[in-house]
Amino acid sequence: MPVTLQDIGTRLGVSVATVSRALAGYSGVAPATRQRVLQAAREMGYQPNVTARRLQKQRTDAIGFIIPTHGPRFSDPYFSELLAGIGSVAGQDYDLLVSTCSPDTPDEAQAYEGFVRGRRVDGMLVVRTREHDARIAYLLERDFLFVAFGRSRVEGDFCYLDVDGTAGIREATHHLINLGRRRIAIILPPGNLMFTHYRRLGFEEAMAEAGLPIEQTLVEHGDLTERSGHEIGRAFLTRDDPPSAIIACNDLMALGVISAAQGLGLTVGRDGSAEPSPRSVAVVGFDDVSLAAHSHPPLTTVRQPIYEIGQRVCRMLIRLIEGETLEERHVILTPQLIVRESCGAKASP
Amino acid sequence: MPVTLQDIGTRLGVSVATVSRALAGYSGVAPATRQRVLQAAREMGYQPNVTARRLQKQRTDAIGFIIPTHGPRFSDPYFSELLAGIGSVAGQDYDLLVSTCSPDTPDEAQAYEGFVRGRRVDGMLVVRTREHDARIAYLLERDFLFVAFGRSRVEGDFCYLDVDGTAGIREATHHLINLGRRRIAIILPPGNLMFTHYRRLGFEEAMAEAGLPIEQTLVEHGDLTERSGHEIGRAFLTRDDPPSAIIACNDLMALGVISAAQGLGLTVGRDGSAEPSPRSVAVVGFDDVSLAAHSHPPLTTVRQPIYEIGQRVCRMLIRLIEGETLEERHVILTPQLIVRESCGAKASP
DNA sequence: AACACTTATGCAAGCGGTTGCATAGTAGTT
DNA sequence: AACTACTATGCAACCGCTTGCATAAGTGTT
Repeated sequence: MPVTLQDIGTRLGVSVATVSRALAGYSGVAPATRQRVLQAAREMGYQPNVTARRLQKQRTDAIGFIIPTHGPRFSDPYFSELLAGIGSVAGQDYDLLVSTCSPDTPDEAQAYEGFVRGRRVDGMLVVRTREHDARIAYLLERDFLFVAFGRSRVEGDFCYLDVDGTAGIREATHHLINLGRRRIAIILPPGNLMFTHYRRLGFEEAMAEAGLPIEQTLVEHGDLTERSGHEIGRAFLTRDDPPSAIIACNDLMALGVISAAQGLGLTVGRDGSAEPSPRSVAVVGFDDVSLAAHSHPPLTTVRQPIYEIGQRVCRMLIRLIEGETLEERHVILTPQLIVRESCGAKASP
Repeated sequence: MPVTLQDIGTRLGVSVATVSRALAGYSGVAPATRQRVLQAAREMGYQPNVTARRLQKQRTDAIGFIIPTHGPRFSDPYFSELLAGIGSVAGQDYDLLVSTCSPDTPDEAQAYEGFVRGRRVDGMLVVRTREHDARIAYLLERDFLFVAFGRSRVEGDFCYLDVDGTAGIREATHHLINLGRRRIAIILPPGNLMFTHYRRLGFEEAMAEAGLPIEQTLVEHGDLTERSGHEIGRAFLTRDDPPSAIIACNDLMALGVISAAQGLGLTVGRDGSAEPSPRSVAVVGFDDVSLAAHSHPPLTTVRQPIYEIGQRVCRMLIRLIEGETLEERHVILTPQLIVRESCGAKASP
């Protein structure tokens, strides 16, 4: 049986109220009494009952995080890193309530309802935002605290942090163009995701600036898995007029493209020749998950600091929960192009 | 302001008790009353306050899951898949409380204490068990419900599910030997992990059966990251007497080995020649994360059904929480060797 | 010495449910 | 018609903690 305030009070001959106050560090408690309470609590191994405290305080000190997963075999290193970042900030002070759901399903709506209406959490973290995001609309309507990783077209103001995907892809595209690649294909994320829009924009801008046409048959949507990257990459590369470079909007798909290219006997990055040869293809990813640095060839990618993003988003939410006002309600981070070898900038050693 | 039982009671002119009973589906409520209550609850959008219920019922309907992570940049697809499996079973009925911690640290001990002593959860899921596992010892001592994925040497009986790593690695080793590989290196997980022991055993058994000596310099411990696989693989392959095959105890490390080998200009799997050539190396992994099928060459690996394991472990724990007795308190699953190309069994297409 | 003022503590309500027990009302039995 | 048995409902305690208000004791002032 766990120790309660009552137990401590009985043993010391004081009321629960005093024990509670002593433990909470209130001022109106005699130093001597406080010492005795602290001592007894330690000896008896007192641990507050969070449930009781929550009921009283009308706060859960918990954060909800519903991970959007497509299909059962979900294994995205991206989310584990994000989760680790979030967890590191939530720490001992906040519980992290995690759930997994297919995006845009009744299940998902229900999961959000459960968290919000059941008052299981004080605030939510929303990731992988969509153009018309029912989750955001719902939270906004319910006036429930949340912070999003990503923007949305949903009406209304909310706190978010996002990475400037437009700038990231623009830079990546520029880089490929500078390396002499002209026929550039892109594998976009699913069309309803908000970051798809921004990344497409970056691609279009860079191509336009270079005066290069965009061939619509070289623009495809994948589902962010390596399988999808593999399939689409293979389809691109087995055309009569294959692209000389492929941009994949996340690393997993980029890795799939690389393996497809290699499976076809192509060199990824630079082969022996000084100029881009038809037997080689440049590949660029997005994210910089830790696999990227250790693939063969190492993946050139647009780095977004996922772990730090998890931390920041969580920190923003906690601020909100604690009633502080955020100096920055909208944060845009500029991602950084990490040049490795898959783009052909450096020769493989 | 959320709707409470009181609100419904007031509106209908009945007591909270009746409302509570009607909603709970008790027998002692007049059908007409029940209907009115149900109706009102629906209209008013009643949602029970889980915290209040928890306090009363002395149950949290929550499950704790503390993910052991080494270092900040943690990004293991393995855990996301496990998490998805767990989440799919926990579903709407149980909250899933997730935390991340470095293994074998005071932090970790504190995290477990927080969950157990603060009665935040009804039971815990313990993964990546260690030979002398302080977590298990603690939970056992505290008599707290838990299910482990993996065995341990800790004194005392507990529920677990494990994959027979010995059989898995034995089969993988056999397979390599049958393919004519004799100098086989192995990259083991950290020494304190329980599954390291079993996998080493499988390796030793298979080598002994084939009458092959184990060279201690070809046995190394990695930390389960691709980086570690890359480094150790490279070290193996740049020796004067490199191994002709490398077994990595998880896919991430195997992927690292592949990229190291390719970086050195070696062929992974079978090259043109009929016999294993000195310019090729066979690589085998363990897990079968979804990346494995799409690497180049596709990774031969020992498959453990991670998603299903998550589901089963979670289902076991829920049984325990609901007071049912488990017919099987110790489950051992036999993993399956998935032969692809990295072992050289098939030629790359 | 009587007063006001501070300090330390206790009482009790309340957070939103659940549930044992009491009771009023109804139906069934003889 | 009187008694029993059952049904439907309410009362109130309780889960463990927090906190406003009251009170008792202690301190200082004139």
